[in-house]
Amino acid sequence: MQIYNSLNRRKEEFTPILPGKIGIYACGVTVYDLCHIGHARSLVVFDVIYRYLKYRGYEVTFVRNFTDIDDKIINRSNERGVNWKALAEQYIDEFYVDMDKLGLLRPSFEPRATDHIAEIIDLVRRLEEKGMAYAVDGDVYYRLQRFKSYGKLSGKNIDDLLSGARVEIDDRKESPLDFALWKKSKAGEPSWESPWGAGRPGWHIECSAMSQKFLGDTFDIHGGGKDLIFPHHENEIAQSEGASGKPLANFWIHNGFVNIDQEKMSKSLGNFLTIRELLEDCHPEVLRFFVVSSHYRSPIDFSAENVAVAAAGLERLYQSLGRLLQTAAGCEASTSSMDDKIESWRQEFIRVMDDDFNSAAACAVLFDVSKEVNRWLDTGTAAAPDMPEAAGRIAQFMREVGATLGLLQEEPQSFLQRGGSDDDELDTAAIEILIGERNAARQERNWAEADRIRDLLDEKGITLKDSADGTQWQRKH
RNA sequence: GGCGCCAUCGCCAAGUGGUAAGGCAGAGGUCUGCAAAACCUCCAUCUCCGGUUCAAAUCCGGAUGGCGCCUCCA
Repeated sequence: MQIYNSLNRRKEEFTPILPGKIGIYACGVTVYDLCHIGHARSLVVFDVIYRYLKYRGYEVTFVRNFTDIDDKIINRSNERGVNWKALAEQYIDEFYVDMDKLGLLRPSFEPRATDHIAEIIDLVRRLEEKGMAYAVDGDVYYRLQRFKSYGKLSGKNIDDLLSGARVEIDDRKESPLDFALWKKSKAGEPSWESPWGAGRPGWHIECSAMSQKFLGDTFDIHGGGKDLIFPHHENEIAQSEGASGKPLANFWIHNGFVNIDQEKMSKSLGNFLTIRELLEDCHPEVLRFFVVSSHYRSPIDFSAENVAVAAAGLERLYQSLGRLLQTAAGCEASTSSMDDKIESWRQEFIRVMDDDFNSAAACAVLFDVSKEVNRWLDTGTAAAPDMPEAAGRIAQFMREVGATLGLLQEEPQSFLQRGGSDDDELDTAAIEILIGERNAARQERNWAEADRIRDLLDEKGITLKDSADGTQWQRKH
């Protein structure tokens, strides 16, 4: 398997430290607000990587943390006059609501910073003992000059950083680049007892402490959004490697950004879109498909048009899956005349996903399957003597591949009829009644009336499909 | 100022040395009362300029145009 390693800026052959086992740590969210679609992309990307590694037979230990203590949480809780802990808990709950809608698998461990204060203190103390950290008035800073390979992940060097430093000057620090490992707490702020007095962890130290606890000094993959490369991941490396003297992670994976209408998503631009808002009129699986349709390292541009493209593609896939399921009619065979074909698709899927998780190419495999299946189904029973068995096997395969991307697990009819939003004007019963009326009109060859009803439904986002078996309907996504 | 990334059909998007996957949209056709879905056919020489090579979208150099990081950020 080839994986692009941010550490060396090239694709490299991936070999796990322990055969058959993989340890992966992905930086999670700071819980002070609802998640936005940038989080959604990162979450989906690592969910797909997790699913795919398991699909390939690895025993995967996937760790994703919650940052539940930090400046932003404290500020927000002060603004709202609520307890910081309660605020964090609230947004962890909200996080799970979004996560479940997006169909994300739960990681093996989801550690929280505040549950690992002892480990954090221990790590800071070790750094201090090694002379890689120093305490000043209850704060503890990392002594950057002592870590010679600083900047290896982000491609920066200490001198450049020093000359272009925009960091505020703090006389108590030996170097402006030194960063806080432990912060003395001000009155009224959450704090924990430590050898340096009452305080709380700095931003980066929790990940070093928790990854070490769950995955050891050196593990296989560390990931997160591109924006975390500097300074977060760089500092994690300094902390962990400074303490252990061993590499933190063999592979570093970073996903690209999400833009909105070709602009960087940011609060100041006012184009921030939360997952919650988006899901009001976008089916969660469409969002997922949108993410999976691009390579994880490319930037993606979020726009109504691009989401519509994703929706149309997903509909096509579900359309084929629906036809297969219908043809199979519940038949669950263990072999069929199409098995060789299925195996060749499977191999192609694995080939492209083994190449740096090329999910966009994997989607193309699904479209190939869809194309061939439709063609095959159109030719009728002449195509294969064991049509139901073969159809069932192909459907199974689509679900198998779909599952590793987190797609195609819904019943096709329910996906196609659900549409994009939750507040559809017409309920199922009303639609069925109108279809009944239209079919009565069609019986009388009253095409004008039949078309009037169809147009009316069309305006409400309902599309009709007449067939020998009756009239089917779908909602547009 | 420092570091780095990207530029493929109207839109989305693969392809990393051998002569351009796929989806959406569009055109024509089959099917249909008409549609929808599906199928068939058609629809790009890869921003530009040099270079390396028998051969380049793919490698090198340059230009232009986007973008990111260097401060909290997925």
